[in-house]
Amino acid sequence: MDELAVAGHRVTLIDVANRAGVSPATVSRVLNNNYPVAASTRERVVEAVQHFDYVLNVHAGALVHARSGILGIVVADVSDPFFSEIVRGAQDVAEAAGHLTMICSSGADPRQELAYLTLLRNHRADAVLLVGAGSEQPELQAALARQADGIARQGSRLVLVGRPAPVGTDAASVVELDNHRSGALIGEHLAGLGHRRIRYLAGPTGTTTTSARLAGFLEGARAGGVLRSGVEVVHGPQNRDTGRRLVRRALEDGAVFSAVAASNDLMAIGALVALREAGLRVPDDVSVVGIDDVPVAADVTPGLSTVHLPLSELGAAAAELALTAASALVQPALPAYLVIRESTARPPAA
Amino acid sequence: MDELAVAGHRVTLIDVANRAGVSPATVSRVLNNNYPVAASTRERVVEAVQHFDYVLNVHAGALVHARSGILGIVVADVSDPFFSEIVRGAQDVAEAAGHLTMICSSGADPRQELAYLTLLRNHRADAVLLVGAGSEQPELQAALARQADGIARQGSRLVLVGRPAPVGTDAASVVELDNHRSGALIGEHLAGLGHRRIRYLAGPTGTTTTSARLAGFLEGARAGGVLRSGVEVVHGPQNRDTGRRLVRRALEDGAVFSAVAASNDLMAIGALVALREAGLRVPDDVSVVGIDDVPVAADVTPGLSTVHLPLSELGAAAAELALTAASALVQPALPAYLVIRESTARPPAA
DNA sequence: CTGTTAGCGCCTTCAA
DNA sequence: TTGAAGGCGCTAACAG
Repeated sequence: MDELAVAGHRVTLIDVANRAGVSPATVSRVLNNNYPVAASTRERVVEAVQHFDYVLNVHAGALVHARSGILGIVVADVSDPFFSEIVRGAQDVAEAAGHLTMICSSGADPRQELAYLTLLRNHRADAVLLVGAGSEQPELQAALARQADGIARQGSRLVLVGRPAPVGTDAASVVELDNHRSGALIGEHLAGLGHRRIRYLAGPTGTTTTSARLAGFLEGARAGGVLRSGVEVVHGPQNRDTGRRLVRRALEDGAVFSAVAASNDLMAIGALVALREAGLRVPDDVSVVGIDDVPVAADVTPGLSTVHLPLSELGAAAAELALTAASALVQPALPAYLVIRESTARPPAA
Repeated sequence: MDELAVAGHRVTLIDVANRAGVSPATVSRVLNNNYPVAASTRERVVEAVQHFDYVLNVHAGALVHARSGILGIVVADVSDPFFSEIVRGAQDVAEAAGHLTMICSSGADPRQELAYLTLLRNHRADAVLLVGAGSEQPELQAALARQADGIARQGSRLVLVGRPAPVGTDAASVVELDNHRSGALIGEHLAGLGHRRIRYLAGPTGTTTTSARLAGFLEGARAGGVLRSGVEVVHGPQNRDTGRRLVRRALEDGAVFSAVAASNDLMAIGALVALREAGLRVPDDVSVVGIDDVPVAADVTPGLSTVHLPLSELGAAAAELALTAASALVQPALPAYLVIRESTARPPAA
């Protein structure tokens, strides 16, 4: 018995080769199917492979090829539908290209984000997607630019998804998301309905997405006749509980507003909850609008008016770019458009 | 100039060692911080590392240690909140343990699932989590058992999350999810309210979760006085659109029922939509209940009555088990309990 | 505290 | 069509 597969011994290519009575090179050729091998030889090899239930060791191969078959994805939070939709789109493409995805959740912390980029570099990811809002702080931008260069030097590729390229490098590709226009769309929408006092629920300060959406909103609102003094901007993490808390507090403080514009759908849903808890009707008493059009937006009651963003397509486009593009590119934003459901209406007659 | 970092040349430990004027071993010790190194030496090494922006190659290390620092996770769909909550819990633990997660979406296809297990074996994942319903087909169960043995033979560990261990192996750990009881809870709840004609929206046939939840439901309902003939069971993929379609069709067919019991929340939400579209009120005309208590369940209107399952805790427990347990274990289910919101009530007086 | 020496498991010329 | 040999980049003894 040539039972090399006994407990303790790790079976390698050599074990398989010995059992099949061929050289390791031949086994490699059969397994990678990249070189002619006589049918009878191949058969013996296959038998031996099955006998040992042998699977190749990617690490050994990666050392030789300097390719790992890994697509790295860095998001703030996998369980946030904004990100999970993007991830889904990216994974479909990655899978089709024979890549496995390594997903990292940074908790929207830029330092954590940088740490994950290094980890992904350690793993020699063939490409890395960095998804969502980025910090506007110059040092952090510079650090990111450095990582981009490092990734490029490794022969790998960085793609920024929904955030602008950091200054100081041309090594990163970008797949844009039209945050400014999204903000403008909801600003115009509310202004057009006649709202003049609006509560804007912004994301964390100092991030690219927060700034772009807010700037767009203010422009859109002003174009529609809303005074700057008619917009009250409050900041916080872009989740449901924050949306709820910010609106509840506004209500407690006796703030007056006929509409809540949230910088994303989760905050808008939180706003819906807070308003309901306060006994206010949407949209009769207060209108609510979000951005993203995550799947739930259609299922809450009243259905949430929002801006549709092509999330899974965005992820797919990014993965495509990451895995195939020859050099750094900027892919313009796919179209964003307003989806009017039941949460917005004219303000109540004062 | 010792510019070894010129385009083309991949910088390695050796380059760093040369620049710092030390041996490769010393650089390794500094980088891994696992051995005493003189402060002055360390300083020179650090300088050289920064100079080259050098990052270790995990693959080389993995070859030596036979450890990769990877936790593999196989789910049906990352963008389904049931899975993404579990993933989040698992990731938190994995990160704390210094592991990166490799996430694979099988689309609920058992063959795809097996293929991913092999891929994860290729990558020498330190542990693998297989999450959610499994096939009941004997061949597939056997194939899974074989993979479990293979994984164990590699010195790695397989943890089944929310599905029973396949027969024919003792190499897999299990973190249970009380699917049977969850079904029973909603069965008893609807029966207790007085419902006698119920539409049960089951998952795909031939999967462990579908069977367990359905069996539990039938038992719970019967215990509460519902005749077997009072329950109509229909099957389909467990997503929102299927829930909507199944209920819409039932309505079109003139089926009579005062309650819809869905085998998960997404289907229940689909049911809510279909009922609303048909002009029926929930819970006045029809009650709706789900299972899982995904975050959205609280945000739809009316709030969805459901069974709370500790999803992120489940993921965390699984990762814990995967990364630390000495041998295969079975961890009993964390408690599941009914959450009564606004979607269930007594049936309308006939 | 630091250097030397073997590999880890596989792929890829180069010869035969 | 197959085998032999060197090396991918790093770490872990073992000396010194």
